[in-house]
Amino acid sequence: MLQASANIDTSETLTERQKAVLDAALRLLVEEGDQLTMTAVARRASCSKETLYKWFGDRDGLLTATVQWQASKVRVAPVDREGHIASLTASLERFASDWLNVISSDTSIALNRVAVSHAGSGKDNLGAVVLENGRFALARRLKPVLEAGRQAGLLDFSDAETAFRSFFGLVARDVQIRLLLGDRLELTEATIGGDAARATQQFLALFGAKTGPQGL
Amino acid sequence: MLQASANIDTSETLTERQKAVLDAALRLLVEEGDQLTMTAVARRASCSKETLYKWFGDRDGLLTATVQWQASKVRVAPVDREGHIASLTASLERFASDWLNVISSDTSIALNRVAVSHAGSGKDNLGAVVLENGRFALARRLKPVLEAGRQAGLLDFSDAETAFRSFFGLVARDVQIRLLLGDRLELTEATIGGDAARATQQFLALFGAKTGPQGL
DNA sequence: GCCGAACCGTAACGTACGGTACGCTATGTG
DNA sequence: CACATAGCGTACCGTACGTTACGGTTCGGC
Repeated sequence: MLQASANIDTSETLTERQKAVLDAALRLLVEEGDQLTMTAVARRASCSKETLYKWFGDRDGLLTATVQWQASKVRVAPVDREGHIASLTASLERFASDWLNVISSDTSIALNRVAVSHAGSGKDNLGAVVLENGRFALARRLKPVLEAGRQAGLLDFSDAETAFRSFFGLVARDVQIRLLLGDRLELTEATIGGDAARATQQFLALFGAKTGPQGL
Repeated sequence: MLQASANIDTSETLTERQKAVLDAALRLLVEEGDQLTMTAVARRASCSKETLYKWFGDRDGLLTATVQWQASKVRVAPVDREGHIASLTASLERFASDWLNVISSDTSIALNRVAVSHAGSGKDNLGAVVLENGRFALARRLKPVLEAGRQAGLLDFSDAETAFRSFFGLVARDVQIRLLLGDRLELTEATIGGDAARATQQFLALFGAKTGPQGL
């Protein structure tokens, strides 16, 4: 049986067939939420329940493997580290836009829902996995950009974590919690772009180096 | 049977006994999360299951009534509307502090968890109730303060909703989602005060009227 | 061609829990 | 006192679903 961990890349140890099964489970998770049944997964994946139990141990194991499988699929594009303000602004807007697209996707909503549901009851591995591959992964990707901005004299902050969290708040605002709670909040390509630009300008107004406020 | 609605104040129509039962359900919800059973509620409240069904219809009705009952207990202190910057800053800090205290409370976390869990499956009344009495209620309370600040020439924004959402993001940042996902994030009285002050200063830096930046 | 392993499909088991029925007690009310 | 009503406790029913068991099929290795 496969073991669960918060940050192991399970995509290495999975066979193609297993990946296909997890993809089926993922689709089912998006469609039906947490109340997907082992029977439904087996039927959708055209495999036997016995195989599911042999591979993943129990229902929680299957859920965890599914969440990790989705997490392992999200891979990061490296960002340039040039020192001019245009590049920094573009990078920040890109991050903001990416993040808004992620948290508003059906997959993210479904995964966060099931992770939140399981977070209360003891074995809250799912919440840790989602956080690790969501918010914490974003922080790890963004912090080098912030640091580069500071090195280039474009940004001014004492703690990268604090700066990141403010950026995070300016970008996401109430979007994620409203979506998780079922609020119909349509985010189009246009509004996401606008929100990303607005959040970036606000962030630069707060953390931009004193030598030259960039509008807003 | 009681009817469910997003914004009816049910505290009027509930008997003392019913309130006691809902308090028991609420405590159980905080302790055990969504997997509380009707039997457990009946035992905790020292009432019969039949009474629960007669009063609340079914399990969803009980859950909804419980969430509404908690919502009805949160009542608001009016804020002063004087026009000086000290008063505005104090009000904003107060709101920020209150909000952080709310979203980090066990009760709020439990309620949001169960509402998120139910949001995927059709009858997502709970999510609407939580949003209505949480984030939307906060907006209704805060917007008059923002408008007053604008009238007094202390704030500058075109849309109160947009300004509110930025304030919301600066205050909450990643706190709520991390708590819902089970992250151990200790918020003490001191850190909440500091965060509230920081968020308020950031908000004033972004939306304060041009005539005099207030530090930061 | 034979063997064992892996796996599919499905039937069956056990249990937890939502929902219902019923007997009992207590408290009015004429 | 007779009666009705409200509500407690509990036994019970039906079902959904996690889990297991088992017969049948495919496939690689000898």
